[in-house]
Amino acid sequence: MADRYRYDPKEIEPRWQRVWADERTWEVSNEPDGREKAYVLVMLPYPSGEPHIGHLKVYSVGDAVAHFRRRQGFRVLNPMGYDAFGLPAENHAISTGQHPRQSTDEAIAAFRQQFHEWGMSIDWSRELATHDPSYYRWTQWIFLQLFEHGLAYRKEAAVKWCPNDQTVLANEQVIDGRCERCGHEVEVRQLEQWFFRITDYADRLLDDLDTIEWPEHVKTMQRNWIGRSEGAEVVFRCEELDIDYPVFTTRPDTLFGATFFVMAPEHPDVFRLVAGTEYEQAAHEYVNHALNESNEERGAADKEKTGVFLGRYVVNPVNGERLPMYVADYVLMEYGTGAIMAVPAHDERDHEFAKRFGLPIREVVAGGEDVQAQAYTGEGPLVNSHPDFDGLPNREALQRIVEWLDREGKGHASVNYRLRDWLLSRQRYWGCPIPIIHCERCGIVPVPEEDLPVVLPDIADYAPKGRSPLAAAEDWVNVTCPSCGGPARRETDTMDTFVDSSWYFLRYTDAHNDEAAWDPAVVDRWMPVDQYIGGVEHAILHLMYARFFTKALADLGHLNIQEPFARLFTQGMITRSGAKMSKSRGNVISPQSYVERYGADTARCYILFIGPPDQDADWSDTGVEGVHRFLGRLWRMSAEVADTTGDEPVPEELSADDLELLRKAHWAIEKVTNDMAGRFAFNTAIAAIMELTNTVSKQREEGDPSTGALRFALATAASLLFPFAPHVATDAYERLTGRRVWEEPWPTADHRYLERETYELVCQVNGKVRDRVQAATGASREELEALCLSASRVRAHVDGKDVVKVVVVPERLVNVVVR
RNA sequence: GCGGCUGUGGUGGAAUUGGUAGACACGCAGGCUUCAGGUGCCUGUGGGCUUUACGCUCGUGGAGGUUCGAGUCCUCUCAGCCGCACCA
Repeated sequence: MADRYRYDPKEIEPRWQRVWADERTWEVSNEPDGREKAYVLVMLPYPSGEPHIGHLKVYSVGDAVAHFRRRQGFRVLNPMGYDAFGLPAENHAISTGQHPRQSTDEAIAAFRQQFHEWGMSIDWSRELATHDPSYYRWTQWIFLQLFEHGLAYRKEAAVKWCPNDQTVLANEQVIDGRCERCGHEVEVRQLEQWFFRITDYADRLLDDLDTIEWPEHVKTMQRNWIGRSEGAEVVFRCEELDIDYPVFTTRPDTLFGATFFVMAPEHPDVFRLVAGTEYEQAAHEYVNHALNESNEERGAADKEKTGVFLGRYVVNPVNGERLPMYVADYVLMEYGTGAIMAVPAHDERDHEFAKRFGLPIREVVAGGEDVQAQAYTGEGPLVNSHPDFDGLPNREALQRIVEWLDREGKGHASVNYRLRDWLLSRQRYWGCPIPIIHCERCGIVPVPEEDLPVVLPDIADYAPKGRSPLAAAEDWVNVTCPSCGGPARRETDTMDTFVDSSWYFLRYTDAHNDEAAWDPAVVDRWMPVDQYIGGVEHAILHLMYARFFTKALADLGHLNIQEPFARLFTQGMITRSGAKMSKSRGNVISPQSYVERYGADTARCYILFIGPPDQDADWSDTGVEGVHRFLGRLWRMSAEVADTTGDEPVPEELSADDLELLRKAHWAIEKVTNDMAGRFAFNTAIAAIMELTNTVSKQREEGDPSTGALRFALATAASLLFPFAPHVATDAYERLTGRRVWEEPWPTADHRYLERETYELVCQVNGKVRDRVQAATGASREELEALCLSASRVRAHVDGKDVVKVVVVPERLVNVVVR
């Protein structure tokens, strides 16, 4: 056959990409035009090297949603930007001497070009990069807003320090005691750092999860991370030293079962308690040992309990008992008050410790088997406690005991969170400068708003030295105090890159605003993001921080929403031979190699066809070829039909072959629409278009359909395919109809073609399919029953037996129950 | 340990509320086209059994249960993945 009908993505794709770029097809105005808005957002990429296969997947999903919504009549915002600050670019600079800005800008150029080559329908007029002063000027402005309202503060704290990257880390960036970035073991250091007061928002971050449509597992991860525990704070008094020690407990009902008291090794009072006593040396040795132990060693769950007696006692406020005090590393300074009451009968850790140190174990909640042998953590009535509470179910006793503590001034109901404040300062170069000036006289002084941005200066040496490399930029560091005019120094720490990405979705709405971070009226028109799409790896960090920023900015009057992302979709990973792609495994596949070989349409379509997009999927080279063949078949048939037939309409009088084509076409419209609207079932949507294409192919070979019906079926296939493979779909559609498919409304199924006069009635005997017969749509139950019973293969299984029951499901099946 | 997810042919997966298990695709086998390879197209393809009938039977990790009917619901259990984890 002539070359004319060879599917050539290398010709088709650039041709349409040029049209979209020249006509700025995907740009959208901020001015309302009567259409409802839809903000479709894919998490912005971190530009490093070239896009990988995960980028192809996530942007293919986002683009399909954007196209679908546009053609459904929505005004769609689908922007793109780059999360451009961060350690990889800086580490690259340290090893090569190349300025991080240069390597970052090169990566951005590569990303931008590939997104174009993939045919993504992005509104490029709103493109942003977080390392651009016109962007981070407003990151600094937000920092100052939070600072001025007490939500950003500086304090000395025991922080996680990565000795390799020479920087502090957020709690969230420490995985199993190791640096998330480089994997090096993390140390604890006492340093003065900047924090955001995210803990103030713990309850709202928790409660508002109920208001958003997110995958349950992501919500669960956030709930666990916030880690809200309800209980009571109870005060234990050390009478010898006249000090009160409050503890947090979720089980105040077990207060009468407390038999000892434990402090964390980091607790500031440990040394004071033992000072000058015979226990001093042992306590010091123990604490030093515990603090030198790595987090990993200390955190091992199966590790034996250790600790030492401090020679002191505290008084249990509920019964006046004197409890011996210990220091033990199973108590954590960073949770609760750094000290606990120990109830070995009803807490496994305390039980283990008590066994090891021969401490008494007193049952106060009945229901366990033998608390001497094993802690009982279940429910039950109180025993061995106090006549006022004994016999009460422990839940009820808990309430009553807390009320009693409150009346006596010995405690009160309390809530504790696992969530810590967000440590945002980094002693690194390639980040957004913190707009603060330290003045000897005035202390911490914010940079005046009109002086923003504080531009990141160029420096010669990026290597980390335990303080920010920026400190070396003397000209930049030394300034006059904006408050008193005296000598002062700039803050040299930079911000965690998660600060940059915690508000970028707001900037897209008003990306060129030089007067403000955004115009509140414009932001109102677009926010919240209707569909956010990205990887689960951001389930905690980015998604929690962005929610916190949104709430804080709303409280400060800059936003009118409480949640930034109304719906969230998290896509699964693409694996290769069942394993995560990595350079060390050597199983990395480059999306570009497939785009060059098969075209972007094939690569995009395959990645959506491979399986449900929220699940992990294994890349298969032969699978790609299957999709390529399908696209080629659809294009070739469209081109041939367009060239060899006239512009005939679908005829009034339909032949049986025409009817089959129209039915399949309308069935596919219905199927694809439902698969895209209700869930992101792109794989079954594409399968439906394949079925339609196969039907067309079969009709052309074997049937005698009218050219009108043929054109309609093919144009429908192209139209439905457009969100997944925009170039080939556009080209095929234009050949068939002379029109541009993206300007066409999304097709709607004509239900007349979906309803049939007859259908295949499944005939079962005892739940087993025995026959299938044609039944008239709308036939009565009696008719269906008779039809089934008269079927020959049904009779073979029914004759000679008693019919016990007949179940009729109209439009589906009849089940005859025999004995 | 706690929480979440997944388990279906040789492979990826389909089956939206309990109602024909295996759509669609890959792979494989056979055929057509071709000097040949490739491309393209057609046919077949869960296992077993036999009387080869489009017939029976088994079959959705395993074992029970509910139901006329279970991949789908319930109970128990196994395997794998992810998150959190000495959080009081």
